This record gives sequence, structure tokens and C-alpha cells, in this order.
Amino acid sequence: MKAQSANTTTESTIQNDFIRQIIAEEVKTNKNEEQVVTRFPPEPNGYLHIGHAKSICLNFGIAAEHEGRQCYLRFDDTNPSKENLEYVESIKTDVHWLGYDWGDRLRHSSDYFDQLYDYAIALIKMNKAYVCSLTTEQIKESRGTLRDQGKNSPYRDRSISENLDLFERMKAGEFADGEQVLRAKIDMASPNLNMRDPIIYRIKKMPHQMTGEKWCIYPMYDFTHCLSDAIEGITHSLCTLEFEDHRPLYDWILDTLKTPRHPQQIEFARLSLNYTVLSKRKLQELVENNLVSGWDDPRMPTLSGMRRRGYTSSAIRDFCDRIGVTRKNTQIEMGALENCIRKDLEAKTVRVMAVLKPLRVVIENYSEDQVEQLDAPNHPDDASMGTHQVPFSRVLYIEQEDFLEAPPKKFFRLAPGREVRLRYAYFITCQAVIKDEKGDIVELRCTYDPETRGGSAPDGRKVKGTLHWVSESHAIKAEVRLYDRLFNHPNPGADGSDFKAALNPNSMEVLSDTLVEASLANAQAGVRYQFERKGYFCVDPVDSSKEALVFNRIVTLRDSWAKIEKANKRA
RNA sequence: UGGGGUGUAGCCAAGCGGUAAGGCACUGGGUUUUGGUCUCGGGAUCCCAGGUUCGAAUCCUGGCACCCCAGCCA
Repeated sequence: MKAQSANTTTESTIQNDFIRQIIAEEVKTNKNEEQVVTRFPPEPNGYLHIGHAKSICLNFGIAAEHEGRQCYLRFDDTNPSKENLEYVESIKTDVHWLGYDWGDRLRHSSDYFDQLYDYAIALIKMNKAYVCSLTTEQIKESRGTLRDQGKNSPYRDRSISENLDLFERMKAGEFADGEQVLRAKIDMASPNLNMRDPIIYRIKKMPHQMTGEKWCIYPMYDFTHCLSDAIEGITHSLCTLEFEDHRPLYDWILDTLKTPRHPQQIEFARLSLNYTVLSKRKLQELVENNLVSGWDDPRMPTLSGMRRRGYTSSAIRDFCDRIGVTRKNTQIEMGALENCIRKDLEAKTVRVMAVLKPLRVVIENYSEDQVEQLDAPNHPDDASMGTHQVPFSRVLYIEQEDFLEAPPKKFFRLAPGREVRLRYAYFITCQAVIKDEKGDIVELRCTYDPETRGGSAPDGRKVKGTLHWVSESHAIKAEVRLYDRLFNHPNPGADGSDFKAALNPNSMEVLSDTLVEASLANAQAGVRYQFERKGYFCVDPVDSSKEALVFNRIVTLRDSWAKIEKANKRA
């Protein structure tokens, strides 16, 4: 049996956020005769990030909790100038990886272009929409400001037949981009800017990733989204807070067109994480300026980046469960995310030894030609995970930071004359320190106690420190990439400066002389390990090969010695 | 002195008139062949001010702070 509690990743906490409460109440009072249906509606104009994961978990999660289990994956592709198929594919990959399946409910807003066009015609016929011939600047001017109401367009009272004709000609390509737009006729005096005769169709003479050359007019988000929801039979249209002001328009369109269904829009706060940025625009900027290696750079908060880094989807789902869903703008600490991945990996990961920054150790009383295979459990608290063997010999390497000539208080590791345990092996005592001409330590001469094989002394004597190690002649050289937070400011760019100025120059440290234990010879791409005492690592799926292993550090272990060290320095 | 939102511990977050859950972080102890894990313990009177009530984080009034909105982006 595992020592830790069972509900780390398999059982998720029962969620009862305000949205689920609303839905539960409605189900109870049978408001929706149909079942609960949701949708995740990304625009394919970038890669998904951890913020999208929150929405995915919410939408697919809620659907899964109700009869029918329906959640659509809908690409909101109404702007061909920003969208492309590469993004579509990456989004599908990421949603699946996160553990969700849309079944046969894959849709594009562009699937509805014909219906949307008909709805626009209907609006015109109801005298609720008109073609406006004002220029972009004129529309902007007449819209008014936050304080002052707008002015009616001189084209607002065109006849229905003229509007029908003009709209038809817009569709036929008779006008240039920007020359005409279709606007909903609502109220230019509304205090809500979205209601001041919003544009619902614009001319864009460019091919669309899905519909090709068929259209040169494209519907705007506000017109498209509510109708797409209605067409699909979405019952609850969950979106982020900035769309709150759009809800009256969402409702106006559906009410005015008397759609058979009227989904309910509910807004929640988007995720914000400190020490990173979660905005497709900013992430794209990092990619385009080569400040990271790509959308899947392991330092990126994108799902593809986190996946490559070694994050598990279960940890991300757990994270989304823990942060909750509210209407409060908050900033979550990176530590909360790290806690989730540590917790997940703690239970699942095989323990191995890897010396990141090696220091040579010669065991003087161990014969040169001897090699012992020592048993090492794969997991200290889960015998069912089995064991593996690690070779021990006369020349070893330990971590440089595990030896100090002049150890401070509470330093339990190796020092001249001190005895420590080599994990799963023997107690060793440092007898001499060898330095080069510059005075740098290059080697330690130690002795071992043959009686302590396996790591405990028959006489009952204790040692405070246990070090990880590798055997020189058996170890495998590997590259290790130590990742740290991408930014060194909790809220990059918040003070009005360029967010890129807050980039952490030390967000990646590449170690090329790392030595890993022999059992890692066949480490497969994407597999995660715990390097004992150092952290969780993942075989890089892109750059690693059997000949040249590359490991990414997913996250460090909690390090209480680092805290003591810090406190020592302060004192 | 336009409209829409939000304010519970350092960070999240329950609470829905009956006397402040939980998690993360921090911190103290125990266990431990990872200074890991596990485990036990420690912190708030709920933005402020009035009011209603036997009783308010929860209701009312008035403030204050912060966020969002003036793309032919989503």
C-alpha cells in the first residue's frame, strides 16, 4: 500500500463553485428540459495555456457531471486574418492531452456562416439592422465616449430594401474592406458601449481556413457566439469576466431573433498566475522575438510547454480544481501549481540517482577491480513499484554542494573527517581533500566501512546525512536543463513597462556534465523520474536521444536546507 | 459626478442571519537510509462607517479601494 493518502490525483475534490450551484438549482427546478450542455470555444490564433486549462476543466468538467456529458469543442474562427490550422491542431492535441474528449461534437463557428447570414437577413427584415457606410474613423467618433452618448449614423434609417440590397452586394464583393458594415440597430445613447449599434458583419477580402474563398464578409464575435451557442443547444455559455458587458447584447440578439433556445451566459474570473504571463499576444511576442525556443519551450505556461517540461495533465486538472471558480480577479502563486505537480509525481515517480555537478570521490580502502550491485527501491513508500540495481565501485561522484571544507551549523553533509551515508550503499568518511593549483577542490579521498553495506551500521551508530552518488565507470553523461520561473517580477509589465524587461535571464541553466546512474541508459522520451534529493526530471521529448540524454527539470523538491541556508546568511 | 463588476489570513477559497471549512505559503514538534514523503500543532471577527436584529462575514444605507468597457479582435 502506498503511504500517502489515496485521493491525490485519482479522486478529484467535489467542486461546488457558484456556477455549479446555479446549474444545480436549475436542474432541480427543471428549468432546462434538455440536459446541461457546455462548450469550450477557443479562437485558433495561438497555443493554449494554463489559463485555458481552467476553462476546459470547467466546461468539460461540468458536462461530465450531468446526463449526456456533452461539451462541444468549438473553434471560434470568425477572423481569418488571425487564425490558422496549426493552432487548430495544437488545440485539439492539448485538449485531448488534458484528458477530455469532445466525441462527435467538434465544431467551427464557420460551420454556421450560412445560418448566421440568414439570421442577419432576418434582422434587417425586422428593421433591426442596417448597412452603415461610415468610415472606421467616423464610426469611432459617432460612438461617443464612456461619458458621452453616441450619435446616430446618417445611414441608420435606410429602408429595409436598401439594406437588403447593400448587404447582398457586400456579400458579393462589390465593396472594398471597410467600406460598409452591417450594424445592429439598438441604442446609440446606451451607457453600455456594446449596445451602441454594434457592428455585426464586416468585409474582409481574404480566404478563410475552413471556408476558403466562399465569403468576403465575416460575422463579428458578438453576433456569432450567441447564435452558435443557440444552434448547438448550449445551455450554459461560460466565459470570462470581460464579456460581462456583452451579455446584454448576447441576450438582445437571441431575444430579437427569437431563437428556439436561449443559452445563459455566466462569467467567471480568468486565471492569472504570478511570475509569468497568460496572454496569447504576449506569449506570441516571446516566440516571435526568439526569447524562448517556441510555443513548447519548457518555460512557457502553454500546455505544450508544460507537457514538454514534464508536467502531468492530472496535476494541471488538480490545480484547476484547487484554485476554484469565482468572479474575483485574483493572482495565484506559482507555488500552488508547483505543489500540484510535486504531489502527483511524488506518488508516481521512480527514484534514481543523478549527480548534477559532480565531485570525484575515491574510496581508498575499496579495491580497484571490485564492483557491487546494490538494491535500490524504485519508491521508498511503495514496494509494488519494485527495485533496481546500482553499481558501486572505488571511484564515485557526489554532488559538489554536498561537501564543505568548513561546514556551517546544521550542515549534515560531508566535511573533512565526517562520516555520511551514501544512499543504498555504505557509510564513508572523508579523509583528505585534494585541490588543484588554484585551490579548487578537485577530489575527495574517503574510506568506507564494509560493515555498513546497504546503509546501516550493525553497531547502531547514526549519521545525519545521506548523499546520492554515481559510480564513475558506470555513470552515463547527460545534459540537464534546470528551469526556473520565466520572469523575475511577480506581475511582468504591471508597472507600465515592457513585460519583456522582467524576463528572468537565469530561467534556464544548462548542465552538460551531469552524471546519471546506469539504469537510465534506456530512459524513454517523456518519462519522468525523481532524481533523489534534487527534484523531478523528464526526458526531453524533443532533444533527447539514446546517445545523448537530455533531462528537463520539472520542479525541485521542497528544500528545507535551502531555507536554513538563507536564514544563516541573513543572520 | 457613464455603465458593469469585485472586496473573508501572505496567496487561493468555503460560508447564503446563529456565532469564521479546507488548500498553498509560513512556522514549531514527531517519523524518516531523499534536509523528500508522511504526521501532529500554530494564525483572521470577514474593506470602512452607520443601521436592522436577541444575534450580521451574511440584510439595509453611505463611503472607500481595485478590475473591465470607447477593435470593422475574441
